[in-house]
Amino acid sequence: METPATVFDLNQLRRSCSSCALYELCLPAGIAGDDLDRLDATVKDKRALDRGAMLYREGDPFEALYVVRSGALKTFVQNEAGDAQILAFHLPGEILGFDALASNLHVSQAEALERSSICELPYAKLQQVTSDVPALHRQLMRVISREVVEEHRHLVMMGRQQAQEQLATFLKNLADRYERLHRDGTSLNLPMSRYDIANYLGLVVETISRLFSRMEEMGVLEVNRKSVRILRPDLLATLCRTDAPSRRNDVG
Amino acid sequence: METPATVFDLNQLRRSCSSCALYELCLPAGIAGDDLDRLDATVKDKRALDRGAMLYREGDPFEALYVVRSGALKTFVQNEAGDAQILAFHLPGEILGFDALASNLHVSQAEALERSSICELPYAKLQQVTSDVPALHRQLMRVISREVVEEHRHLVMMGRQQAQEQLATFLKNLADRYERLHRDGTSLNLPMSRYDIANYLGLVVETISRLFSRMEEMGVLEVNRKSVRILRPDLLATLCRTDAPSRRNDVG
DNA sequence: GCGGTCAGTTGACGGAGGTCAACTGACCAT
DNA sequence: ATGGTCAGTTGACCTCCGTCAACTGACCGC
Repeated sequence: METPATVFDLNQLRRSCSSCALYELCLPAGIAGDDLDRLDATVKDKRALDRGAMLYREGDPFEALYVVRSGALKTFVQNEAGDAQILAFHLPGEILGFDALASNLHVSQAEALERSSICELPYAKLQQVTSDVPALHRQLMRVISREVVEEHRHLVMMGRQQAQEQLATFLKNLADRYERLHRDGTSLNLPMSRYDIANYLGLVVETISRLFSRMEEMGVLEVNRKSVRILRPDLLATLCRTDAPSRRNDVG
Repeated sequence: METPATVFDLNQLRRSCSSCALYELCLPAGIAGDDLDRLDATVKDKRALDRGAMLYREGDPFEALYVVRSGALKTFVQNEAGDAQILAFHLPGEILGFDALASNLHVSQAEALERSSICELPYAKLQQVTSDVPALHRQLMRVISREVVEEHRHLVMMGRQQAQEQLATFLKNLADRYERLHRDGTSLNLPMSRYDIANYLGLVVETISRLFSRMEEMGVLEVNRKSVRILRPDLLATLCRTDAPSRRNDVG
């Protein structure tokens, strides 16, 4: 195969939802035929974001929703002192920007953790399509609802789990999401720093560091900087479980 | 005014969004005229829920969204051990049930904290109206987005704040929401137990108890069982602020 | 190579908040 | 009234995890 053809194919890939590798994971899931073409037409490509680059900032006007095509991002809120709380990490196929629907302003910020490419869905155009395509409307609601459910998971982790359970749950969740992307879920290459993980879980970086060491001693993980190999997925799964019924509170 | 007329008026009130006291806070905000009538027609009344009664359970099929008309509810998720994490408390005008949009099953549970009455919005009927009324569609998205933003607040509270800051923030938030309902925001009558508050904040009941006592000693509150009077709103506001830059992590 | 910087690790120590236990006082059924 | 139950309070103790500090090793520009 000659080089020009390959380049052309790549460009095609970059513009067509139907041929995108993330097809079933992304917004178009469940959309077909003409409707998919119409959705396709609303998608604007966004040039790649370098590590550290911001996709949107707090206070930015709401213009679009964004889909991660490759790479990874974090979203976070910041208080006036500059103190941040990371809300989520976003992998390929995941959609960002729903925070701005309420007030037409972004109330959180999104930053690339590594070089990433993004599909942009201008909301005005998206609305035109959704009003004609009820299936897309439902799908969009479903995606926001997934975000709500995902935040429930985050809340449970923070509110009910001990530090080690939190980190185990975090790693397992990441592994599951990588597997959905047809990547190896046992050999992770973490796009985020230890600081980011600590912040996300409401802990400090030293605690994360100690926990990685401890889980390595236990034979659960093999850790080398950003690379984490899960040697014992079964053990990792048990570490996620809160065995001490501490902070117990079955519903009264 | 004779009794029969009064009763009739009350029944009218119970069925008309446009004359409901929660009008501007509820889903219909920003909807007018014919469109409001059409929305109105989809609203089914739900008989009152007694304290402790469940509005929906985990695994229930998704049938409707619900608006609190009076009273208060809590929503929570439960793990297999029966351990619960409270996700939110819901006051009049607030909408519940979005968790089920993703999978058509409820993944959380909703329970009345006191005798409450509920408006039910059957989702099938609601969808018909939203597909004809784009403004309602946008409004619905906005309401879900508010839920996402509200969960961000909860995450920041849990992840970045100390116990006393958390409780202060919790009380201030409750006071603000009561004021939006045109109720006195300085004299709260907590619908939830100390256990519920502790669970919501990821703490234990003893800590909540001690904090109430401490804030009473400081002259910020006057506490008597479920009744909390805010004596010094200014001090309460300062207690919400994280002054020790602990767990610090400005964005890297 | 060499020094600077910064992410990450490890140890020693302390404190915020969890645990356990005892007590008080509403509230309720008999 | 009386006893039982359960929400809430308070104290004594302990532990998990945060704090502080020192160190290691990538990585990078010179």
